[in-house]
Order: sequence, then C-alpha cells, then structure tokens
Amino acid sequence: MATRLERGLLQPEVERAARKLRDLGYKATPQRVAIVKTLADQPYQKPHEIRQRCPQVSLVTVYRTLNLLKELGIARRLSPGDDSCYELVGGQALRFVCEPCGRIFDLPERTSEVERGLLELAGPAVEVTHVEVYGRSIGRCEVCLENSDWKA
Amino acid sequence: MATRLERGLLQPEVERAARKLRDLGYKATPQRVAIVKTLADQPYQKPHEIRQRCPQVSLVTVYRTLNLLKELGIARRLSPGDDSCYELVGGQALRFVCEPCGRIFDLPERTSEVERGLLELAGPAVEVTHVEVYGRSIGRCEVCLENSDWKA
DNA sequence: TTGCCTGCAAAGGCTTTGCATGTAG
DNA sequence: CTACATGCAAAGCCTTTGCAGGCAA
Repeated sequence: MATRLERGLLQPEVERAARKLRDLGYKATPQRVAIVKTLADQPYQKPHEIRQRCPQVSLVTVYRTLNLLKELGIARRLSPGDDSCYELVGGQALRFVCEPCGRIFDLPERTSEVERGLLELAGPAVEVTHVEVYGRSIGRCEVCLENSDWKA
Repeated sequence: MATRLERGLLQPEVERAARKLRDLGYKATPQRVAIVKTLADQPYQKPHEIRQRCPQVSLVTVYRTLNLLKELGIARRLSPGDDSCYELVGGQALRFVCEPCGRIFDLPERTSEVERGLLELAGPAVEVTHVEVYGRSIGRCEVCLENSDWKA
C-alpha cells in the first residue's frame, strides 16, 4: 500500500495501471507501483536504471514486473540500441532512433497523417502500437546530441 | 578464397561487401564472405542461425564478424522481439513487427510517400535508414500467421 | 488462512575476451 | 612474410528460475 504522500504523487497513468493489475487478478504491490511510477516519470528505462530509481525493489522483481507489465499490455519493451528498455504503453508512439549513438528522440505528435499511411501499408487487420524510425544525423554523433532543435 | 562454384553464386551485394571490407583495410576471409552471403540470402537472421548455415565458421567468429559488419555499415542489427538479428544494409527498409508473435513482415515497396513524410518529421539533418512499425493483428497471434495475405 | 509476491542465490544463455595458431594480402 | 583473423576455452553480463519466507485479501 502506498503512503499518503506517494498517493498524492500518483499520476493518472499509474492509477490506471494499478487498477488494471487488480482487475486482472494481480496484486498492486508497492514494488509494482514503484516501477510503474518510475516508468510514468520517464520512458525508455533499462531494468538496471529502474532498479536504481527503486532501491527498495530487487532487480529480480524489476525483471519479473517488467515481464508481467509487458504481458498485460501495460508496458512495452523497446530495443533501440543493444540494450532493452521499457516504457508505459500509451505514451509517445512515434520516435526516432539515432543509430550511431542509440539515443531516442520523440517525434512531433502531429503524425496522424503518417500513421494513417503506415496503417494502410501494414494492412487492414492490424493495429499500430508504435513506430520507430532509424537513421543518423548527417554529421557526427555529437552533432545530433548538440543539435537537438528537431527533437521537439 | 571462395571456390569457383561459390564465386558463381555470389550476389552483387556480397561482392560489394567484400570490396568494402578490403577498401577499409579488412580481410575478406572465407568466413566473413560466408556470413555476408548468408545474410544476402535471407535477412533477419540470429547469430545462432547464421552459424547453422555456416558450419565451417565458429560462433565466436560469427559474433565478431557481425559486429564488424555493423560498425562498417554493411549490416545492421535489429531487435524486433527479445532476440537480436541482423540483415544487410540496403535491403527492405520498411517492415512490420507483429508484437504478439515477434514475426517480421516486409511492407510494400511503394512507400516513398510515407518515408518522405517520416523524413520530414525526423528533421532535415537526418538520414532515415529503416522504419519499424510495431503492432498486432486484430485477432490472435495465430491469425496473423495464417492470414498472411497482407504480407505482400 | 491461503495463495500470490518478493528476495536471495544459483543456474542459464547469449556475447565478449585472452591467447596461441592459422592465413589473407 | 607479417599483421590481422580465427578458434577454443573461459570469463562476463543480463535474465530467468527454484525455493523459503512474507504479505495482501
């Protein structure tokens, strides 16, 4: 059970995830809630990073929870670079991955047009959950780090 | 050195990769050529699968070669499911990943329109190498396996 | 109380590294 | 011939699993 202070900080997505857990017969334990909160606070986190932000949760539980959240459709697993990272479903669904540096950039929201086109291509019996555009900045890797104008 | 028979089967992309290796000061060894040929024959292969197709190459060399090809821009690493797999750069650049089953489907080539839109979104200083659309078929996982009409 | 959940320790699997030998250029 | 590449064995990491104790309902 979360403390009163913690409850005050809960974002809607966290409450939604907790409810979904309970509705599906799973317990919304403090560890699970903490992990969801971390993901709600920041996407694209690796298991190790999540564990750092949730010192009270063991790494084993982080892994087990992430797998559970993934199976239940609460979170999804990304593999942009060579590592695995996780984010809550429902967030940004279109992103750019810089291949040289592995960094992830959210692309502008105004993408319904493109997404509609992609959905057409993917076929009628398909529901698009997210899109990853891979590429590289024209310059060196440092360039895309500094030159983050096009990030937002 | 490849035998005459092997040379006869070499696709242009394989020769190109071998030349690129030599131009950059690396040796086009039989092992490396075999791996490139395997990738040219079929994309999205895991290290273990490549090794199976190249019994004369040790798994260690498969890993080292894949890393080299990746660094040189000859191949790229994908991580659609939970596994890593590789393909030659220059092939199909737009694909659909079925999240439930992890299968990869090439999307139709006629995508210049969509890709142009994506490039716009990604920003001017960016070169798009490939795009991955993640989603799920409306039905169960089996459905998307059977119902592969929209694959081509 | 009962069954699910957590944590520790250990196992498992994939990937990388050290070193001696082999070989492409 | 020489430097780079390969293969074996072993180490390293990340991730999963077995089991005993703990906690929510």
